[in-house]
Amino acid sequence: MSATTYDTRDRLLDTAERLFAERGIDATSLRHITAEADANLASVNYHFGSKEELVRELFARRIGPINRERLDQLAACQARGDTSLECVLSAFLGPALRLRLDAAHGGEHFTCLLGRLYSEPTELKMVIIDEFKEVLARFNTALQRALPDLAHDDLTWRFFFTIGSMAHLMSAGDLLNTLTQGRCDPSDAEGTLQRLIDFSAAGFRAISRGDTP
Amino acid sequence: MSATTYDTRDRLLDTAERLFAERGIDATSLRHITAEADANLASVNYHFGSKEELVRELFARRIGPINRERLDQLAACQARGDTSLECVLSAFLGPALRLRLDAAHGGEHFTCLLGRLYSEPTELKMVIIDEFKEVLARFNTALQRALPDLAHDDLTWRFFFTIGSMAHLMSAGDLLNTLTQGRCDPSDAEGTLQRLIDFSAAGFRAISRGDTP
DNA sequence: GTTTGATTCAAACATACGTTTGAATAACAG
DNA sequence: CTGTTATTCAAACGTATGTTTGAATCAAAC
Repeated sequence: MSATTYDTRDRLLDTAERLFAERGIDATSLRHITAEADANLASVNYHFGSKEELVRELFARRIGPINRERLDQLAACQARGDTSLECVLSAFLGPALRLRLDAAHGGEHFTCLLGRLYSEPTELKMVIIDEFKEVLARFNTALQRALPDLAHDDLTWRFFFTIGSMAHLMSAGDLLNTLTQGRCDPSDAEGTLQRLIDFSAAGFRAISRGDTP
Repeated sequence: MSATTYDTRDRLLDTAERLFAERGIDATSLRHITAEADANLASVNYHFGSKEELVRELFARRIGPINRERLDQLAACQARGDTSLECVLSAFLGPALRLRLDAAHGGEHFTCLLGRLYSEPTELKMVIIDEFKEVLARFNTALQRALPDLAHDDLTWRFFFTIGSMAHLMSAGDLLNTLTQGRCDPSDAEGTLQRLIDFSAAGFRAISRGDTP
């Protein structure tokens, strides 16, 4: 494929990513995307086959690297003998939260899309979740190793709560920034990560009243 | 207005609520709604004026009561002299999480819609957030009273994280149920509430490393 | 029973959408 | 330069959408 090919293709992906984040996938038409990307209407169908496959490709090109980075960081924790809860959480949460900073690669917009995905009733979600399952399983055992006394169900619930906080941060982080008039700024990825780790690590270590009332 | 009027109107609201939750608002057409509600296509425009106003009405009829219940429960805590963090959190989270149980009133579907709202880029969100601001402010001061030593910013962040867990539970709770093969079931509202309170209360009480590294 | 107002209904309207087509153009290989 | 392939382009296609319309139906008041 020639250089121009990649240009249009990537321009379409980047523009779509931004518009999808700003207005939602359904609410963004191919005409709108191609107009902003300075491309012809038919180019989406030429390069991707259909709008749905554009969306699929858009997620695929980002999600793979994130999950790979998560597993890499988890492996790095284990390699240096650090099995602490904080290290595991950082490996899981960090790659997603740092996405926002990756403005050079357009990650700021994708952050919002990915955070929203969890709550959307699309089929695509299930495809991505499938890819996500292995990561979840690996982190589940790592968490269990960090918290050997925590009941299995408690661990699952609390991991779910943590993912919720993370997703909310990704999809609605700008809202927090607005509501607090900039006092709380999720763009500071490392600070945000530290805060979320503090919060959820304490949550993981909580004494459970749910089981033994 | 006659009884029949209310019948069609409510049938439209209930059906729309269910379909919106299942497939998303944009992806649900008026023809689909009216067909399932055994109503004429034009009935939505007759009773509500437009699809957008149907959506608005749909949220309005549920959100008011939830926020009122939150404030009532908070007042009840204070009336009986209980200013504990757990009581405040229960007052905030309970009314939303119990919605799922309210199947008689169709709350099960609305739960999903409301949870999704936080991450959607619609204008409607801002309207609802405005209504939500007063509730947030009241709970902010109640939380601050329960945790007098916690820095203001920490409190804001952690409240945000808690809301994220709650929203995730509402919009993706079914997914948790599926992934764990029923081991973790958010339909048990009181158990879920207790778990979320345990988790986030511990998170609120965490020692903050973010500020003093 | 007639009249009045509210509600339902089938049909049509205009618009926007994703997709397809076939010609025009660009890029490259021999 | 010639032939081939990849890409762009304007135009059209079929379909689905939200909305409007005007007649038909119904319920209740007089």
